[in-house]
Amino acid sequence: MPETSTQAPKGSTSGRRAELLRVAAGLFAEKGFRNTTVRDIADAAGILSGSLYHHFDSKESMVDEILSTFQEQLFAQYDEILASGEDARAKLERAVRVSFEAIENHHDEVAIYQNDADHLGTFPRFAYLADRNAQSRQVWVTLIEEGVRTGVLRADLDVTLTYRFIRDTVWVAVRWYQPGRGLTHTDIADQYVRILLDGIAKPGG
Amino acid sequence: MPETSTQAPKGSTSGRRAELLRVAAGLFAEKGFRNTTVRDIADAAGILSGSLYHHFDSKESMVDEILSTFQEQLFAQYDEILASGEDARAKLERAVRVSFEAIENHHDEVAIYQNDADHLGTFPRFAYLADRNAQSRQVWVTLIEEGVRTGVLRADLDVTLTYRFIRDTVWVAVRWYQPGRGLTHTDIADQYVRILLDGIAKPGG
DNA sequence: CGGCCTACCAAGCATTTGCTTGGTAGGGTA
DNA sequence: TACCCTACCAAGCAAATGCTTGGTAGGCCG
Repeated sequence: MPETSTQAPKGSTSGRRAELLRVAAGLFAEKGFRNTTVRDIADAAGILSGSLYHHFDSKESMVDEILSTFQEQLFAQYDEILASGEDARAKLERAVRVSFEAIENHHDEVAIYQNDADHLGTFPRFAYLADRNAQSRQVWVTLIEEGVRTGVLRADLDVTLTYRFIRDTVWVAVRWYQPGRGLTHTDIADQYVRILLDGIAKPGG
Repeated sequence: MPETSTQAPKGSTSGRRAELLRVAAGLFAEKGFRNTTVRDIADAAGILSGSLYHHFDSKESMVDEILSTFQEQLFAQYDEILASGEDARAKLERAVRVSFEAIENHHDEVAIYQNDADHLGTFPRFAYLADRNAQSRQVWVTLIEEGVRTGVLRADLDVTLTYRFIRDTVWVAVRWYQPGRGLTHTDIADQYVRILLDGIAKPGG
């Protein structure tokens, strides 16, 4: 039956579709996008690999949907912080906390982004990943510069370098943090903010 | 001619062999181990894929040699630091600097380790990766605990968490640092040590 | 000159991979 | 009852992948 019906509703909860996406996200996060086969996904879902193509038209479509949905939510939160009237230090702290929350609530998506965004970004279809990356840089740099300007951050900071440190050090936690085990994401965010702002050295030590 | 001659000298500079390893390391670092094919390596070296098997008996052998050689050098340096008579703060600083030097001088090896060690570690052949990982943890935890004990570091630090932060934040720089472009690794190490020890907040800000 | 070694080629094999094709079973709806 | 929709199966294809096999060209050494 060629050329007849299109995909299932892209919108949201086709139920089954959403579950297949969750299964795929778990595998992508664990083994990487390219090292996860459509048969892996199908096996985990209890169907045959060909049956996946009733719901999605390619493996790429699956990551695409997973990543773009996640990014939308995340950046909505960043935008909200930027628009708030708080001071730079409070905004920076909130941005850090929002990121750790994302690691808690969207672990797989963050892991996929950290591991595969570079590679996926080379395809036209995923050009938005580079855009989002630039947007994220803009958020952090804006906050750091505001902090320096208003005197809550050191004046001798290399802004770009500081941005990279914060970005990497926050997101890389997805490698070892497992929701529900050990410290909560709020505990970790607390400690991280403390170290980032005041360092690990004993004052006057 | 089955069962006749073995591999080329595993020792060191067979010249050609060493160059093939460098080529392979570059590709592994750039695209990941599993996403680099033996044909990719052969193409980059200007030979046919089958010819690689004159020098190495498998793709795995190549990463194995690349990683184990690198790890040996790195941990020799850590051991030297631990054995030195300096105080905890100086030792911590030196450990950080040694790591950034490794990113400078062994960029590909560090990248491969960061990206593929988890996956490779699941094979018995690469069990030493887990050992080295534990050893590394021991180095950092020892230094941090000594720092807390001797009063140069805050007493309220979560040692394990601090270890993870330092480990991740140092090594993740391999993702964006390119030797010979922008800041030198010493500059970066300087800034990093400063942020790590004293934070980014303006004292009394 | 004869034997051996290093470094490679040419061809191909078995397996894995993403995806396609034609079909079926069950449920809802008119 | 007739029709359609969702969700799947069964079978397989073309390409890519790691690795094997038998062979060749050139250099060195006695």
